[in-house]
Amino acid sequence: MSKTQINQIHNSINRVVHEPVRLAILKILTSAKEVDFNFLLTTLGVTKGNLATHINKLEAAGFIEVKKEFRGKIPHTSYRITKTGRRQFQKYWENLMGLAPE
Amino acid sequence: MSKTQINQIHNSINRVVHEPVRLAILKILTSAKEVDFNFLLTTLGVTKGNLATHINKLEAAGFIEVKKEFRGKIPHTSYRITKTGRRQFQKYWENLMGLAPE
DNA sequence: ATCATTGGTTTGTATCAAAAACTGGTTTTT
DNA sequence: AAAAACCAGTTTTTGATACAAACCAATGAT
Repeated sequence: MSKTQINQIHNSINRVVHEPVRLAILKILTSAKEVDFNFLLTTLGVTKGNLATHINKLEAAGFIEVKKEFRGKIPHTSYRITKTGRRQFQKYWENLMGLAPE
Repeated sequence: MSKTQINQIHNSINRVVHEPVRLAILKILTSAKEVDFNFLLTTLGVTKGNLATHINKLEAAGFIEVKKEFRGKIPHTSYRITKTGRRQFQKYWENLMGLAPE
């Protein structure tokens, strides 16, 4: 593997995806067409503030879409992965595998 | 995949390894028994300060060993991956793959 | 003599993950 | 009916840390 190849690989890692909590969120969203805040909260075992910021990042990047509604009187937020999100998640893994051991 | 499984996975990601530049360093060191500072510098295309700090992290974690010698009158530093480093690199990938798409 | 190169270290900055604190309610308890 | 506790998040703060710039001490090239 050449120098320029190695360089191109580690520079190609998308930082929005390359964060364990966000990787886990994307992984979940690729298989579960829609999940809500509380599901992610309990599944990931992170704090609410932490989860909210990760979600914001993913939304800002256009990787997930956020739906806010009222269920009775209680607000409810749910998330889906977008086409872009799915594509970028896939692409991230393709790039990353270039750094895996043989 | 269960909630506790997802939680355990994203919490198991070793942050020392999980950094693109350090991933690239470890990748190189798994195939090239010994490399020097300048090789890494040109291969990775990072600044010297940046490279030095990444190397320090890897050394502090016991993942690489650093050999300093004089070649004639010129100092020369080279690096090898340790047993621990190799094992942790492998383990990191096993954990990480739990977050890859199906 | 001086300019570039090697092989770094030190210092400064800007980003960002994570937690804590806060908000605007609703439900429950007393 | 008031207070306490809970829900579903958002905003703010803090602590790390990735990264680059500047520096340094020595050697080698012109």
